[in-house]
Amino acid sequence: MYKEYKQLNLSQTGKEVLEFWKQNNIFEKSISSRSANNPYTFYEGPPSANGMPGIHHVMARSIKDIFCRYKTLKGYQVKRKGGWDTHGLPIELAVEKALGITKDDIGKKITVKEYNDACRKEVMRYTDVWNDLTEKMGYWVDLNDPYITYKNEYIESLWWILKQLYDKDLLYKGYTVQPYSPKSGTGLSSHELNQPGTYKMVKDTTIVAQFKVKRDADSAFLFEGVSSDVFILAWTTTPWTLPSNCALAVGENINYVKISTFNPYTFEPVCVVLAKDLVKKYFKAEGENASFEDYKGGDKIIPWKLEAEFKGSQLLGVHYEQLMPYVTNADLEQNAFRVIPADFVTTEDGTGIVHTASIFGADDFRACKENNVPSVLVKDENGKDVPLVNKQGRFVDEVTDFAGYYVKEEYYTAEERAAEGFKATDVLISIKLKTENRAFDVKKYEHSYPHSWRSDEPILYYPLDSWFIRTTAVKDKMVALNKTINWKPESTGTGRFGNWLENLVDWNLSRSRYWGTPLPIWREENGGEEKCIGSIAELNAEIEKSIAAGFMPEGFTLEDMHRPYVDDVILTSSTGNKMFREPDLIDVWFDSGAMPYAQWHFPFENKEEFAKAYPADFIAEGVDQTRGWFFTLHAIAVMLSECSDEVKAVNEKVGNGGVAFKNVISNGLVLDKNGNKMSKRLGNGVDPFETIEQFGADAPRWYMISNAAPWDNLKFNTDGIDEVRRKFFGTLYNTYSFFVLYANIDKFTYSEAEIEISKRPEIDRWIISLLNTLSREVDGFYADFEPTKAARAIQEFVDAHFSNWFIRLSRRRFWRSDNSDDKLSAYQTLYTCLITISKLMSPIAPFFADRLYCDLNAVTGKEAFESVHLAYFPEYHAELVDTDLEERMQLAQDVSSLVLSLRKKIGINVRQPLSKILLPILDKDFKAHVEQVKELILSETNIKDIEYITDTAGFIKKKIKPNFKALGQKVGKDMKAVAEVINKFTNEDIASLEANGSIDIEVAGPEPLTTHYSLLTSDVDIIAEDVPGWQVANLGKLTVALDVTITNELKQEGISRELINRIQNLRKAKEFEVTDKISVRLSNHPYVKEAVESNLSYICAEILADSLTLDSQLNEGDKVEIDENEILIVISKI
RNA sequence: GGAAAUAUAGCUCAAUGGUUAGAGCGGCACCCUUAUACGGUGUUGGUUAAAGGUUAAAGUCCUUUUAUUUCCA
Repeated sequence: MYKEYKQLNLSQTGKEVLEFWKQNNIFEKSISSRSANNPYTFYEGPPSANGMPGIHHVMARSIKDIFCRYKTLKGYQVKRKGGWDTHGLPIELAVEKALGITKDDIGKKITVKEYNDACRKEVMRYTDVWNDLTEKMGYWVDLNDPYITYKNEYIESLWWILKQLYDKDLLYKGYTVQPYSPKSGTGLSSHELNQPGTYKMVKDTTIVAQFKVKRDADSAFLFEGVSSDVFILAWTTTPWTLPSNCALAVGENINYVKISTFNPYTFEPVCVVLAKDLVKKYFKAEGENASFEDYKGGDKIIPWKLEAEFKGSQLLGVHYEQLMPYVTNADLEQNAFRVIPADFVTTEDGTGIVHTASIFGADDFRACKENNVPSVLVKDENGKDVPLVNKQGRFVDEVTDFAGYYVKEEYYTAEERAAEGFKATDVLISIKLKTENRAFDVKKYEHSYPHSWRSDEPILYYPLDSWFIRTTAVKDKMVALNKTINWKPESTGTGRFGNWLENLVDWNLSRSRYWGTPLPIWREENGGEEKCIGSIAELNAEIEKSIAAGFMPEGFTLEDMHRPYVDDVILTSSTGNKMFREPDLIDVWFDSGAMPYAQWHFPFENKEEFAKAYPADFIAEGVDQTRGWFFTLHAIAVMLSECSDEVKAVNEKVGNGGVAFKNVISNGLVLDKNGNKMSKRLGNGVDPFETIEQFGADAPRWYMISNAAPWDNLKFNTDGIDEVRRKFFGTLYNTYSFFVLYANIDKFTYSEAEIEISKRPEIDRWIISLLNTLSREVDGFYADFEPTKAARAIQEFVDAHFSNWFIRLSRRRFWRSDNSDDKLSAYQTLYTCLITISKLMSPIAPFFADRLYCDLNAVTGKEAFESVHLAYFPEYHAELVDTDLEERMQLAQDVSSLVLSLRKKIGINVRQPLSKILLPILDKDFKAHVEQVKELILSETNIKDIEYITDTAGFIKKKIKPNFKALGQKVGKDMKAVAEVINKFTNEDIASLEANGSIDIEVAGPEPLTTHYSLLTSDVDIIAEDVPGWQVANLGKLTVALDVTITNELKQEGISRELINRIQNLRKAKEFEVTDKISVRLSNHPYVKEAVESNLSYICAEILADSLTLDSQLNEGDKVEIDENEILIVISKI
């Protein structure tokens, strides 16, 4: 017996199937049953288990799961090693929050060891929740032996990679201006800067400052004709960088002007220089050439006069007085405080002259370096040159007026900011400059500015020592190899990723933190000698030397490669000096990008496993990983393909040009139903556990995959899941229930010999043909990483063809009590469809598909697999696909649909039989096609016969239309004229064309020419538009005419059908079994009398009645109504 | 400031440059059903974001603009 269910419960099904998988190790078997020599490699992008998973994780992991399951069906062995990303700032911040400390407290209130121990615990905090989700959503990944990035083995592999890079001079130390978060005490990588919410609109105090020009040979031209001081105007959104100003940058080709006017704050006469394009921004038109004598301080209109105009190149070399002279020296006086050229200067905003503080801007830094402008620096307690702003973001003591002040208002506590008289440092600087006649304009300005993505405060651009990977050295190869990667969607690969590679800069690897992979580089204190360590063995050997030199205690062993332990290691240089580890950690993105190697502890172990699993055939993550994981995987792979012999050898062996992955899906975001981002703050997130508990995992998976392509953003709406449940799973479940209902009655176990497909009825061959077409399509879609198209194709098949045509029209075949070949054929066909669908859908809906497969297979034992996930993808049998048949069936569906629409139009319902329909013959195959599906049409529409007519007598009114596609190529520019001629065709013209197969027409060409064309029947569409006197409907070229005459005989049959319907409804209402025989008595009402008498045996057969009697005395039973006549019916089981 | 994606019915999505832009959901009406929570037939609903251009022909190709989103600076 096939299992029967009361109702569809996907949640329950999911739980049971999950238990079944667990009990029987189905996942393990799905790997072990496939040959290791036929691997398909998938890399799991490691999640960080320090936060709760969201519904978007279900989306991302469904995509991964689908293709792994698909490839398993296709016979590949798909190992999927799980992994955990365990390092990084989010974990540090979570720990700091939990312990109530800040970065400053590390090493003071709490030791580095205690801190790191806390991180180690924190990082796996939600592991159980994650594992739970992984299971419940049906994501198959190996959780028993995951790679964990904090393990010594993992770190050792990272060290090995770094050493490979170091040895090829791809790892170097440099000094750059970087985004820096004073609160976190660390630089931020560009990956971190692109976290969502980093850039925010802020209102900053901005100053247009006046830089006083020094009068000398270079600047003499500026003083011609003016008696006041001359100032260069420069705009800044970061007034706190003004004390560090060291140059002014201009565009060499920009036009500048000199203007005489008054300072709006001090009212002193001044002469200012700015870009010509920006004059109108600072000077009112009314003030131009207004009287200088009449000006009084405070007047709304300030007079101004254009004095001279010149190119930016003329300003080069002009010196000016230091604006805020807190710190200076001979070098600065000599080489700084002058005008330099820069290509980034524009006249879009500001003054067209850029205030340049070399150490607080990346562009500034570069421009100053190119022009040999020294920076404004002070010595710290160790005599080291440091900026005027310290690492906490406060001014140093040398900036006397503002010593100890935070440069950004946001760095103060809320209480401090709320205090009476509190003013932001930028404002204080403005006030000072205003009183000194050094400020020309002070305004609030709203712009987007990067913020530290967790501490939520504005970052500073700040000079830091850093270690870099020279990714620019392999840029060309990275670009070239990227073109060999199959990106879904393509635009992410060529656009977002491709552009990023084109503009590649060196990878800043350093992080000043505590919980992460330490940089394996030791240096002499004077920076002389340097050593990069590539393995634990190598380090131990060095430690031995160091112990011998007396730098380290006897018996020292390094248990844990993290800080602080690794910092205890002091090595010896060749000259016998101490070497200390560079204190930086490396970017966590390096951890994840190195997972192809480090997950196997390559090259120290598992060389074979690595060679078999490199590169990945497939990876998938969110589009936000484009510059994250996708980039680091690619960068490391390309670099190792250049500089590691070990990796080179593997690449050669497996024929890899140097990529880490061959196919990649970058999926979009999951938004809430209104298209807003899901966030904790808005509380619009969807809990994946609740969703799965309610719907099971299949429906959400199917919904997410079928609704939008993975790379489009998904508007997640629970109503959509419910729709999928009802429409797709509900329908499929019902097809199964239908099958089971009759298969159990008839004891169908597929034990009979297979009926040859060619011997099965039309409708069976049709659905088998469609099924094969579907298998091939779905196979192609999965292979192309188009899961959405696969899901939609399956859904369309199940809903439109399988359930609502094949089964609907086949129902009667199952009701018959004899065991004919036709019935057997129906069973076999239905079964084949169900089992094939279960396989096709199994990658997307793994639970329900397996239940369906197992329930069917448990009875028939047709296949030897205990789960659909151990089975193989349905094979495509080209010989079973009959496109002719598919077209015929389409014809049957179309004709039926037209007849039903005509019935609707004239108000004759389907239970009323009609005598015939009339089909105008379109072409010679048409009649033969229809004849083959005639019975289907007749029974579906309740019509007695089909007649065909050919238009011999001009009886049918025809319509002709140009076939634009065919004609377009033939007549090109004359299309319009030709179409006009065709539309004017008379019935005779059409008849002539049909008779002869062609007709000559002429259209007016360029005067006085005319052009002749010979029209073929293939150049036009001719349809029979109307059959006068009949009810007619059209669909495309198809036309149907309906005979609406109801003879008495038809009327009686119609009444019989109504009666049958009422009795069937009663059977159902009384919950009779479909096999129960009944006897029936009903009122001897004149309306039904004749119908019953003349169709008695037909009626009895339909309702499984042994007897049907008309009883004039009947006064009991159920009251039913037929055409407004009330009739009593008594039915009883025999 | 730069790059990319998207924009089609109230909602979710289709539409190899080809006639009158289609489905599903939702709403309304009627109907069918011895599998159905399904379905059928109608009906409701569109200036294909806007403006230009290319073409005999544009939702589709090009340009510009706008909006949303993402990424980078």
